[in-house]
Amino acid sequence: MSKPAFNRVAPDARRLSLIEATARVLARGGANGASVRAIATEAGVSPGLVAHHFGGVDALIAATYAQVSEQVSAALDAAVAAAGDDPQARLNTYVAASFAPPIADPALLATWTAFWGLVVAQPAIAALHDAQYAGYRAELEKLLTACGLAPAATRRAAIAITALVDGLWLELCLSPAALDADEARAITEAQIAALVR
Amino acid sequence: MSKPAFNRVAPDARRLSLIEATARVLARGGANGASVRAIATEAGVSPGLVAHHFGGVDALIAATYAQVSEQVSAALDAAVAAAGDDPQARLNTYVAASFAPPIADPALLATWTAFWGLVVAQPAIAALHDAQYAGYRAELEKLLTACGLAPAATRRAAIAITALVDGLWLELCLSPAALDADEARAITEAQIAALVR
DNA sequence: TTGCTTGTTGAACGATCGTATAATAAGCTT
DNA sequence: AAGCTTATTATACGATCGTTCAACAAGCAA
Repeated sequence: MSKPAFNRVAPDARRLSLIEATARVLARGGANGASVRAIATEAGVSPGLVAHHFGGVDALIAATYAQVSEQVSAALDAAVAAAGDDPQARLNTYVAASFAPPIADPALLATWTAFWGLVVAQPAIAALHDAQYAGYRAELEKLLTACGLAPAATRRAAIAITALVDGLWLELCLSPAALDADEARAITEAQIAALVR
Repeated sequence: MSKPAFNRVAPDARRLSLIEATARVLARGGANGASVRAIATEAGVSPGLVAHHFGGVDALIAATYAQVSEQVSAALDAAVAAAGDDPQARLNTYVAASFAPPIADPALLATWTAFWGLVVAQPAIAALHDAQYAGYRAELEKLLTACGLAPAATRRAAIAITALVDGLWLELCLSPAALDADEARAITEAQIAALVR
């Protein structure tokens, strides 16, 4: 009988497992608690695997950032795809998705603030943020253009909407008692209506 | 001759010195680099002083949060006080001050993200945030009311402006290349004009 | 079955973490 | 000038940090 001493898994699958464990640990205890041992325990593996698959904990955290960013983008895209054809409805759906699960999640906030805290010291994390932000704004500009917004105004409108959504999302997660998703949605829809009228 | 082995300083002054050192260390290396020894070295004192004056590093960081929050509020209030009597000019000045020094400072962002990262794990920090946010919004509601905004609309307008300013400020500090203060100011002024028209 | 590749473990390393504590001395009171 | 309070230092402690590495074994190829 003698069950195996460990599970041998394909590198990609193991990397994903470690990334998901990192996200959970970050969400639970913030950046301070995200040690190699805590992550490894969460993933059910030995600490040495982090160095083996990622070279170091910094690279693992960066990879987690990239993966979480991708999931957020995917969730937003899926919401838009299910929104039908009306351009303004698509735009509203896009921003409203930021205030609903899985995006408006305290766990996601914890992950995100951990990343922001690393931007200061780690240029690689800063570069990831810039790329993610640019992609988000590009998607928003496409939706705005589809609404008939003048090309000269799209950039500024996209920045304004992004900032408003980020600010509301942040407050929604930081102190849920002061703001709920319905109100956040109503505020952004009023703003959008004023911009693309 | 024999110069003194150390400077004996009044407790309040020493506490302030340690708080300021903490802010500098947080700004320089983020929350990860803000160790007791790093702070003590920055302040030019022995590590033991942190425990003596604050009981622990967590309390020191919380005190730094409180002090930085107070400085931000003071800077905003000073800007408004110098803005004259026109209600809408006062409102515009209030939000515009968020995009100029000393508030739109990468160092301040680093300090702030460090605090956000601690909100997850430390309820005391979360309570500080709630209080600071409530105070900020209350001030904004006063300025909005002075502009003649209907009482029923002030709450929502204050939330919208706060979120917009926070989002712009965040992006302004995180990736200055993608946004400058003038554009942030123009965006908020357009938003305010639409709200209090 | 045998051999090989390599994912995985667990221990060990030095560095650094936060905190506690005894000894010291600075500055005020008397 | 003597004494007292206490701010301050320097050191030490145990815990935990990220990383390294030799040994092991799981799963595939032959």
